[in-house]
Amino acid sequence: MGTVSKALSLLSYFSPDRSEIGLSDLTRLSGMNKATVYRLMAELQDSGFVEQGDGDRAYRLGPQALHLAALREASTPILSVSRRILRELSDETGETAHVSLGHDSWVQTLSHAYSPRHATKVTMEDAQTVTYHATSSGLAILAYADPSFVDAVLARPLKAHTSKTLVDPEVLRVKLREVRETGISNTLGSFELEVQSCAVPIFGADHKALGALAVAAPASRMSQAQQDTIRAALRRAGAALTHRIGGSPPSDYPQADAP
Amino acid sequence: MGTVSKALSLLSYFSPDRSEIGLSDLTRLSGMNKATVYRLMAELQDSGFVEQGDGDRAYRLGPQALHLAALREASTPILSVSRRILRELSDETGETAHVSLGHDSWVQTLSHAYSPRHATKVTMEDAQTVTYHATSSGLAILAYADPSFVDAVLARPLKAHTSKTLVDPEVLRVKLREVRETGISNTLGSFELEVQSCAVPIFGADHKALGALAVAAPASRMSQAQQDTIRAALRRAGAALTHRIGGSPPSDYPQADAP
DNA sequence: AACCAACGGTTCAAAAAATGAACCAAGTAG
DNA sequence: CTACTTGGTTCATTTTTTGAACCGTTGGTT
Repeated sequence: MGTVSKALSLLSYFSPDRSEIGLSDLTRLSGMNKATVYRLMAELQDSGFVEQGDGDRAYRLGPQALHLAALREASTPILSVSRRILRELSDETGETAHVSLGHDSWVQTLSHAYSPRHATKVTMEDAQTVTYHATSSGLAILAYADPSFVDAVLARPLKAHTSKTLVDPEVLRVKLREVRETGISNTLGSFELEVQSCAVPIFGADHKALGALAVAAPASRMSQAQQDTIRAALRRAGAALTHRIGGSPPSDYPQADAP
Repeated sequence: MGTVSKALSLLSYFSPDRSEIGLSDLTRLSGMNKATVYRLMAELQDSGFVEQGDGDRAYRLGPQALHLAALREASTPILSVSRRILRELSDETGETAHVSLGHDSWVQTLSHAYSPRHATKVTMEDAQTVTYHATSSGLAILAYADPSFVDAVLARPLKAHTSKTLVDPEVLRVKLREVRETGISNTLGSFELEVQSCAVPIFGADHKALGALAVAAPASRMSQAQQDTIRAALRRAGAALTHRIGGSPPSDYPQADAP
């Protein structure tokens, strides 16, 4: 592992719950030497990727993160475009809509929209990292990922988040085939009990899934009619988002006009 | 300059105009050895900060940028909060509003909002980098920055973007004192001719300016009444944004009830 | 006050990493 | 066919990183 990777891996210890980390904490978390962490963080700070608090000298993510994101958005405007789409999606379905990106070994939630229709709803946090195998978004992405990538994900130990989480690689492969038949993934209680979730993949210019658009609802509210509404809305929204970021689905992706 | 800084500096060659860069181009731009650039980019790619195109193998910024930004936003929601504030600001003034962040040696525009009121307006691009000395946003930030930082910025060669750009450090220091008296900076044609711009600083928890909120308008439309409207709106918007991101102005910052 | 632990930060010989000139292979324009 | 470009790779040399130990401060306990 090169020095650069080591430095960047330090950034991964930041999370919504842990937005500030001191030098000693970071040393413990990373298992690296304190001097090493110090120097690496100093370099990240010089580049604006982290900044230091004033009172305590804890590190937090710096403004350079926003700069890079703005730059990425200028060429692939997935965030700004998805915001409107999420709004519409949650209005239309009356449930929580969210968009996620697929990473090497996890899925990150990026943005979400709530509907005011119901008092009880599935709540989300942005910038969370979740697993591939236990979420509808993750399965939607996996279903349209490189086979070698699927192998890599399924080869790792798969955590059972709930009693309903699928953890058998072979069972998951069957599930992925099912997803490919409809173009929509569906999970019930596999990440959190009592939450049903549907997702469609978002495709990049290379016809591969780079993320997913999902709607999550309390299982108790998921009638067949509601399911149909959500799936239809998701199909439309997914196609729109894929198109707007300059992507295109693979030729075998089921069209919206399917039964 | 450490390896990490070198790697991260490669990211700075990306811009709105140049969202994809090939290995050879990057080698030329950075002046580093090709093998070095290759290895550094490979590491950045492993960490998800850049990704490679499929056809040509040009590099572009990766999804990790969005992840970091979402994380930063979770603790310091300057982007999401400013979006609404920019909207209101441009509605209220009928002109282009934008928010910028101060960096070590430049100012980056982050987000903007247009008003539909006039057909001619100042147009912007997000994620642009501009200079401190020639923009109202830059001056607003400098006026409330550490003296040592001001010295560093003014010690560099100052480019004259137009015939009206102030480039004399001493003249600029006088200008900064004027800004501190009112709490609002004002430029006329110093970055682009025929553009007048006003800006207020945004403060962090440390009472130092981390960015600025600005309104830019064609100089021809800038009556005294319009100026007053803009300055009042900016004052309110700046205070609101500073407050919403958990910051607070220094004790000597002029209050909104000033004449 | 004295003590102690934990904090951020620093030092320097030892160890590991980055470096860069040269080199492939593949594509392409003349 | 040749000449020149591209992305990618190799390996001896050099440069950087590394980590145990060490400072100076801070904040809590006895």
